[in-house]
Amino acid sequence: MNDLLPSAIAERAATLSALLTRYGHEYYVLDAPTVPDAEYDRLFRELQQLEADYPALDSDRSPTRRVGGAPLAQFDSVQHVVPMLSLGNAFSDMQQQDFALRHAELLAFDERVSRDLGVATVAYATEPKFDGLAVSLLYRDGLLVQAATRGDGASGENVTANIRTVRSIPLTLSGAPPLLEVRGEVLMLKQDFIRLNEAQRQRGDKSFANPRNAAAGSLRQLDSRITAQRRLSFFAYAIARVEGADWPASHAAEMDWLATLGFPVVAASLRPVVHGAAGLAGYYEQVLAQRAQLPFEIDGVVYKVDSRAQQDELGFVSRAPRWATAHKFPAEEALTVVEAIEEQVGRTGAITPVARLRPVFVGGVTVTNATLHNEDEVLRKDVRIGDTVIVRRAGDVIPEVVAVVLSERPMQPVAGGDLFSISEQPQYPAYRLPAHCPVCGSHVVREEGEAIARCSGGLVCRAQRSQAIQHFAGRRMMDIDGLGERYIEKLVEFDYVHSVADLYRLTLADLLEMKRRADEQDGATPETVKSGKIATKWADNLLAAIAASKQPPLARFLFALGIRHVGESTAKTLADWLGRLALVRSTPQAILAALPDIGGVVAASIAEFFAEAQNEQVIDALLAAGVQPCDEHAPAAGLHDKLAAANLLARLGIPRLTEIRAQQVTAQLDDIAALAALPRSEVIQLTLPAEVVNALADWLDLPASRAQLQALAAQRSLLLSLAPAQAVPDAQACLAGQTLVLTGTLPTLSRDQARELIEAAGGKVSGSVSKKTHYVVAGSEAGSKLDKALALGVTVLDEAGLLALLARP
DNA sequence: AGCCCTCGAGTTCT
DNA sequence: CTCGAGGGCT
Repeated sequence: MNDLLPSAIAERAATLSALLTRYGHEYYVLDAPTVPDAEYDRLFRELQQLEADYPALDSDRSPTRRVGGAPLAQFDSVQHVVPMLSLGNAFSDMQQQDFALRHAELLAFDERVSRDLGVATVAYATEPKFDGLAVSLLYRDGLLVQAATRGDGASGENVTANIRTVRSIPLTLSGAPPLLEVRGEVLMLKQDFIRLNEAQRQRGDKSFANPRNAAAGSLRQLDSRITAQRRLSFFAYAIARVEGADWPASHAAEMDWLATLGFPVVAASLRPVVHGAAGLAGYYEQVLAQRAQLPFEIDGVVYKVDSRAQQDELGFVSRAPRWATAHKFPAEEALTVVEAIEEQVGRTGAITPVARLRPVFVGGVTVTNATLHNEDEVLRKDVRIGDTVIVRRAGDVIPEVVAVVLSERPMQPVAGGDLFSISEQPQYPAYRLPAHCPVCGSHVVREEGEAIARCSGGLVCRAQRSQAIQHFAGRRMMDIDGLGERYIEKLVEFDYVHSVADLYRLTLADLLEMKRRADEQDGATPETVKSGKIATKWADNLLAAIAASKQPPLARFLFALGIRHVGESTAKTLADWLGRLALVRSTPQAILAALPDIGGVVAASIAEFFAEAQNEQVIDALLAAGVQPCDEHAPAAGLHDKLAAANLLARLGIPRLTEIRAQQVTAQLDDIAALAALPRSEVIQLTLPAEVVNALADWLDLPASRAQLQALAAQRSLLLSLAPAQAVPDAQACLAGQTLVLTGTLPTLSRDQARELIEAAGGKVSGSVSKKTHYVVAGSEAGSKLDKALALGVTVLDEAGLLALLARP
């Protein structure tokens, strides 16, 4: 070791550093090396040796840092000063889109932009949409000081050590401003990906599914020395922040500047500036045709209004800039063979045919199963065993059989009546749904006019039993953590659990025994003392989770029961209006049907469920085991007017009251004194059909309800607030009467958190966008719902917009 | 009777 | 996410 640093040594090190940086740039960025690899390696080793001999030389800007350093314990989190947004996608994701249709959508996009800008022809900067990972690189005084992944857009992971190993990313910049933050994509070139997978295979390591996964896996390595061995590439595509220099006046100029500073940017021929819709269409077609030949994978192209002044004029709509959009290529399709068609039995007994496919690689993953939805769907597409089919990953993820390639159908000769006419017939007949449940053998019933066939076995069917329990334990129902699919199936199979109530009778011994039998059955290794301890811990945790689930909100409990047609929303309606489990159990069908959004079919299903002795027993057993639904909407929850009024009316015994009817009632309650004098049957007939009146007459105690009616007179303002036109503004309920739809991933809030906030403000969260939707809250990776919102002209918010809305008085 | 809006239910792979 | 179907309004 030598602490002294002779100036000659320092000079030599600086020279080597500069040479290596230049050669590296020529090789990795310009793709035009001027020296042989051996020369580079020699200089590199010389510098490494110097740095080893003279620790004072050690510096983050040294090219030797490219080989990686000591592994990290974990990645730190980095807040993005400028959020990393993702681009909107203004184009429908239709598959059989032909040129004309694509062109029409481009026309609409271009028209909107040129209208908003008030110019005849807009100049667009274009670029391919890389299929990699977005990162943000921060340079201070020309030195790379921090690199972060996109993360959720608001904050990401600090991957500086890994990024330093990416050869084409400059560690130092010449002529750079004091502060520069650059955005770009880290990816793996196709050739590097193939080479990596060969190496992985030779070493017996797992190979990567696609270049994107390989790049992601490499970048998220805690050991940067491993990252250094993977050949990652980088392309810069934007500047996020700059201080001490002028921001270029156009996107094209920005890209040129980045190239001058030493950043790799995509070849100029792949990022032309084009004009108008025709220019965009021409670029799209050009890149689509070139796609397979490109050295890296892309999933579409990006259009950006070139002029910065025009970008500023257009501004941002919610999460996405209005001056840039992505245009994705159609989903990739692949051919494979149907090896079998099997049936799955769902929670409600629904029998779903599933195609078992010869594994095929499509859209980045290997697909082996694809749902065929129902019998009609199979027949419509005429999918048969042995068929060659076109498969794609629809929308986002779910594999779909697009069509059968009929010419590839396996045929067999048919013995005709005479020898001279030789004919063929398909080897397999058209698909028929089995007449008996593949799990329990019960009859399969398909109701008239229904698309779905069901196993009639009910809870006799093991598949239905185990899925009923899975549903019950689910996160949005009783939320029993640690009760996975595998163990539920075993608990049911070995008969430890026959109904959901049995969960609460499980003992530690039961669980351990079940686990032992399950492992045995799967041919697992013999138990060691250590795994015995782990098993005990698992069982303890599970028992604790079961115990912790004993006081669910009523709505969740009702949802958990798995009553047909009663989902999350209907369960909430029941809980809101009826308030107590005992009341839900005893409410006659006609009254159920009078609740909002509950009609004949749903009411019948609910009434049937509670009329079934077996279900009654299970509920009684749950109560006996200590399960006690609590009312989620107790006063503590901060009831706003609407809920208070609804509860009041429910207690009054007028369960059905849509908002329209509320207005009618309000109008007629003007003369409350006259109303109180009316005979019972007439009061109720104001709002309800005769059938409901009769049910009410049996159900309600008249004197009590008359007293409540009078109490209602004092509360008249509550009733008024039911009518949207007269909604009383309320600080607590600033979203009262508003419908919002969530899509994509929000930067900081989870979907559930966002929903809770909206509901606490009196808003409603719906699953689908329509003209009645007030706001769509879009995060990153938003899908078709955002497209629909844009198409319908619904206001789109990002998370910040939502929070601003909630904060508004 | 027909239309539009919601809700429920099913689904794939990592 | 998508489809099917229930519910409610015109």
